[in-house]
Formats: sequence, C-alpha cells, structure tokens
Amino acid sequence: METITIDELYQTLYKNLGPRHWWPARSTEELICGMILVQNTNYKNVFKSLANLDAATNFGIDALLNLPEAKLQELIMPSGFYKNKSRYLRVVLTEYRNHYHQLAALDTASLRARLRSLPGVGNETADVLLLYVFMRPAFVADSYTRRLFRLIRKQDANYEQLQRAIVPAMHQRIQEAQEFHALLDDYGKLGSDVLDLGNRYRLDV
DNA sequence: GGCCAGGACACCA
DNA sequence: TGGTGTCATGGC
Repeated sequence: METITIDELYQTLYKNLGPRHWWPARSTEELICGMILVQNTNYKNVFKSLANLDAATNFGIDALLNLPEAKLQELIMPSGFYKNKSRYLRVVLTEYRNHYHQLAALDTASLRARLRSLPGVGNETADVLLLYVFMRPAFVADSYTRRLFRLIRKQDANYEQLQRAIVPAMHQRIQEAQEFHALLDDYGKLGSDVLDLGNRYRLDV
C-alpha cells in the first residue's frame, strides 16, 4: 500500500474525475436555497424544488422572502422535510439579505460561529456556505468525505476530529478548496468502481 | 417495496 | 460526548 498526501489525493481525484463544476447555481440566492434543501436529500429532488422556486420568484431575494409560508412549503416539498426547511430558508435568506456585508467583514472563525448559530445551519451547511458563498477556504467533512478518509486513514473520526486532522495539512486556494469538496462528494457517489482509493492508498495525518 | 440521499435538532443517559 | 428518534419526498 502506497502513502499519499492531501495534495496528491486532490491531484488523483482531479485527474480521474475532472472539474466537477460545483456548486451548480446561477445566483447566490439559488446557492443558499440548494444548500438548505439538499440536507439529507438527493440533489435530483432538490432540482425540482429549485425549478419551482425559480418559476415563482426568479430567485429574487425579496420575492423569496415574501412568499406565504404555505406557498413556500409547497414549492420545496419535493426535497422533503419541507416544514423544517421552509423555516431554515427564511432565516438564512433573511440573514443574507440584511447582514451580508457585516458577515463578509468577519474573520473566518467568527463568521463560521455566526453561521453555525442560525437554525438549520449545522457543521456541513456552515462549511459549504463559507466555501461557496463567502469564498473562504474550508473543509467539508460530510458523510462521503468521512467515509473516504476513514478508508485511507485506517481510523474513524467524527466531523470535528476529521477537520482538525485535515485542515492543517491543506494549503489550497479557494478555488481548489471548492473543487476538493466537489471531487470528494462525487467520488463518494460514483463509488470505488472508478478508482479504488481505499485499497490503494494510506494517508498519514 | 425497501433503502437511501451532498443534515440538523431535540432529547436522553 | 455519544446514541437514538424525527423530520418527508422521490429515485432507483
């Protein structure tokens, strides 16, 4: 078995999978909606909800926030958990509309803590918001990512533990950090048929 | 027809 | 700190 570094892992994934074009969205508002709606949900279902929202509001921030509660729930229903997600969407979109510049001025740690305090924003959603909305380098230790790193590190780790281990070993620009997350998740979906990293490599961090 | 998806949260011990 | 139940739809 061959040892691999974080950089080499990134390069290996990139060479085999190519650019993943994440996060798919035409506006920041659509990005935020997708991030909430995709929680524990297949993105194929999310696309249906996003199409509904687009048709109803064209992703105008005020149009989104002015939707009656019942209408918003109806539009996002294909993504499941629609009662929770409608509430989370309102909170995060309101925060974005009213406080974006204040948030953008914060250092990354303070910004993450602020995002994390919002209902519906857990570890993963906070980190994808940092990565794709606020353009801060972040490492998203989601379930796909933890599964792969469990295989190549030969040890288990929860979200925070994996972040503490990996972040110091990363030295990526924002675009690479974004691509890394996309590559890790798409690798998780495609499975080891394409590239059996778990049986080939060992990562010592 | 069962399993799962690009989680978060409340509750419990 | 860690485990479990709940939220819910649609694709495969």
